Amino acid sequence: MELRLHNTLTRSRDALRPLDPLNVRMYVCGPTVYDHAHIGNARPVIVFDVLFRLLRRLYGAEHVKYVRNITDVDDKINARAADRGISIRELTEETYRWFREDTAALGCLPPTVEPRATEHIAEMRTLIERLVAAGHAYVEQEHVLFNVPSMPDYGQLSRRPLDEMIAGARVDVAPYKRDPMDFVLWKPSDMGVPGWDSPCGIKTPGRPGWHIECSAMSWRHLGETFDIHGGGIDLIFPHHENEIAQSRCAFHTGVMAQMWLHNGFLMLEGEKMSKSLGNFVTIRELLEEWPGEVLRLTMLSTHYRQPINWTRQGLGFAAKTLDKWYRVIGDVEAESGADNPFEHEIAERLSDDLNTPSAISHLHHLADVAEHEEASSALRRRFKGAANLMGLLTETESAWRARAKESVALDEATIGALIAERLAARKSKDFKRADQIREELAAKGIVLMDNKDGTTSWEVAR
RNA sequence: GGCCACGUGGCGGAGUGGUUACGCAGCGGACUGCAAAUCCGUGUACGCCAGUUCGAUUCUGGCCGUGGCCUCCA
Repeated sequence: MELRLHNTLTRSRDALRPLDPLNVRMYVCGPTVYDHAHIGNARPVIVFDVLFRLLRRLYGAEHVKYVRNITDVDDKINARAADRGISIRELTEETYRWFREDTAALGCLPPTVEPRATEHIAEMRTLIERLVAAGHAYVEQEHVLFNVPSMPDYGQLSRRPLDEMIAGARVDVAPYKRDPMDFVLWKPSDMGVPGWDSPCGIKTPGRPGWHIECSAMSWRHLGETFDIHGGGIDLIFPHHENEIAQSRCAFHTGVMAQMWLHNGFLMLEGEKMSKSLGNFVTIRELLEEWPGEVLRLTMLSTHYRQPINWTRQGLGFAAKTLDKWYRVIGDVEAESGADNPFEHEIAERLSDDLNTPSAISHLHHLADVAEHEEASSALRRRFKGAANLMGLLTETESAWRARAKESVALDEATIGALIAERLAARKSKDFKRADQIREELAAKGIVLMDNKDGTTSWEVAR
């Protein structure tokens, strides 16, 4: 099976040819830890988790290395810590903990490595000194800057020719820049701001610029070149462009990563998500109302490169779908592995540039197939295994139902008593009272189901 | 201003040079005391205008519309 992915570098759907199939390497830009992650942050986390799972299936779990960094040095962090009157370390630790909990709830596997920027300052200094030595960077007023014109083919990823960018530049050019396009690799730290020993003989302590951390961490954990680099579409310029400049010029390589993947933006109820307009929602807030799996299925219902419109309606669709699928699988164990033909069929759809909507469509079909096979649980086990490849249907129906029932306002005993009363009413043909109880519970989001064997069970309405 | 995406049926959302995507909702039916769930059946589509073609929703050009990047941002 060939994995084809849309490569931003070539603007075409390219087959993945790992540099080393025994060590397939992927780097994804992770969060800056200063606040709760919002649902837009969840998109790359979920999308690249699906890719990670697919790569593990194609190349073997032990042959895939997935690195997602934690940025714990940044001016936003400094400002937030000061606002809250806590230390930077407290803020980043707390935020990182939240992030881990959120991503786990979304059903994402932990990456192979989650490196922190502050633990890679030495690598950053090494890179910076190499760039200066090679004539790609210079020291000015205690800053170290990357000299963009020193790299003739700068701009390949974003396809912005240099002269156009200079013409379009409308930012005030800092006096220490030789060229308007030059960007900061290292800058001095004032008192009260975290600082480390500076490179290049600069006496004042300093801190890294925005882009150098990813070059440093990908180098340390994946090498000078690797297979896949991912992130949000907004990172193409300048972040990824500058990462490429740093890494390629430091190592004298033709590429940094072979494949560059970018997920599209997220809108909220048709509006641009904007903190200043107040329309943004954190993962944590959504998790109070919906199981993480509902968020995950909702996110995967739209192809990763398309803009996604995040709506309550979409969440409702996903919840309803999962209700159905869990009913189909019951409490069976998943069948996973190369021998499961259903899983293979899903893998094929995912191999076509992570076509998750098509894969989900096929899961609907597989659910129908599995449901009709009353005699054997084998197909249900295969269906579950296929869904598991996307990180879906990872628990049992019992666990899923129990989770949904947690959110109900009434306690089990009260519901049970009302069900018993209704059964008695039905027995004595008092259908008026029976319907009254049904409506009473329905008003509280509870749906009653009269089973064939004479019992009555209940579920949470969607 | 420069660069780049996208525009599919009531809604969500894939895909394709000629053949049913799929899901939800709707409608009809079966089942049910009534329901829920399930099952069977069923309608609606490719922004606009040209061009290429035997044939375009799918390719090309133009137009209109929406959104993104160019400054921190997934």
